[in-house]
Amino acid sequence: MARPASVHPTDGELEILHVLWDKGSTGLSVICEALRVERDVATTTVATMLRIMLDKGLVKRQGAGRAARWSATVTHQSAAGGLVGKLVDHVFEGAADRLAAHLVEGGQLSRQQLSQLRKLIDQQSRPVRAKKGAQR
Amino acid sequence: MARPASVHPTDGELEILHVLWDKGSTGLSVICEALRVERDVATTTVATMLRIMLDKGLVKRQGAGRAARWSATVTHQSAAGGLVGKLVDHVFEGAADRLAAHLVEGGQLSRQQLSQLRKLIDQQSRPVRAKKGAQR
DNA sequence: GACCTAATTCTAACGAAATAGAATTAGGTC
DNA sequence: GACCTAATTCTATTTCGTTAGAATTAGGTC
Repeated sequence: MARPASVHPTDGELEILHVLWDKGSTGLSVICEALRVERDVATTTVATMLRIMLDKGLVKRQGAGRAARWSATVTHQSAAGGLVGKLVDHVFEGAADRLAAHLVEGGQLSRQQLSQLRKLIDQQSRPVRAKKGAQR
Repeated sequence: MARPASVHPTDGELEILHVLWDKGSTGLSVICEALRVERDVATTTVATMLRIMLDKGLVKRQGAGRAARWSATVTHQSAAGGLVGKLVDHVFEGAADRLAAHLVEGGQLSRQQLSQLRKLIDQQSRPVRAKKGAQR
């Protein structure tokens, strides 16, 4: 009857994942320090979130106690993919091209970024000619 | 201590907004019918959500009782803008171009959609030459 | 090995979000 | 004007997400 647990990382979980993506395998205190650059948060709060994320399979722990090191089990790529997909489904009715159009038309992108994006599209549009050094 | 209310529409609220964007000003029963194409939901549930959305300023009501007509006060454009902005901030550290790159590189877009997007970029890249009929 | 302290677990509070039954209100109809 | 029923309000329940104090565990140090 209530809301089902999201399969995607929450906003708070994303904050922690960003730290882990940035720093790799690291200890609780380092994670706390990194988070405290942005806002105040108690160590037990972070520990609780890590435990929940462990249950969800978002992070893993190596070692125990003081020597424990936490790391992300999901890549930024995959987490982003899931969240972008959810946005596309819920806001753009599943049409990813409408999100792309929204971005380009929204005027959020600089002229440089737009030309960079065009290059990317050109690369993507010709998947037949392999890029130098690229495989497949 | 608890989670603050989101300024953005929730997933459930988005479902209702989509109906209102689609149908314009309409009654509760029509909204319920539209939602029930996707999933089962009680009329009172929808009514409760509409009341909350009224408090949040997401919808407005014209008339009362049986003759009441509900409509969205936010456009798809603005709601999408807010939610995309949130995603960009939380997932791509504020860099909208990284989301755009993610979309193009992710392979979600067909060749046709990519070429369409390139056209859009070309239009956006030259704001100096006014399009026929466009102002400013 | 006693002690300090970082890390962890246990417990709990609280608002948001989602859901809907019961009770009430109000617009049409005959 | 009595009646039907759609719409609304009131009330309640459940789980999620966020936060953190208290208690416990475990790694180093002297």
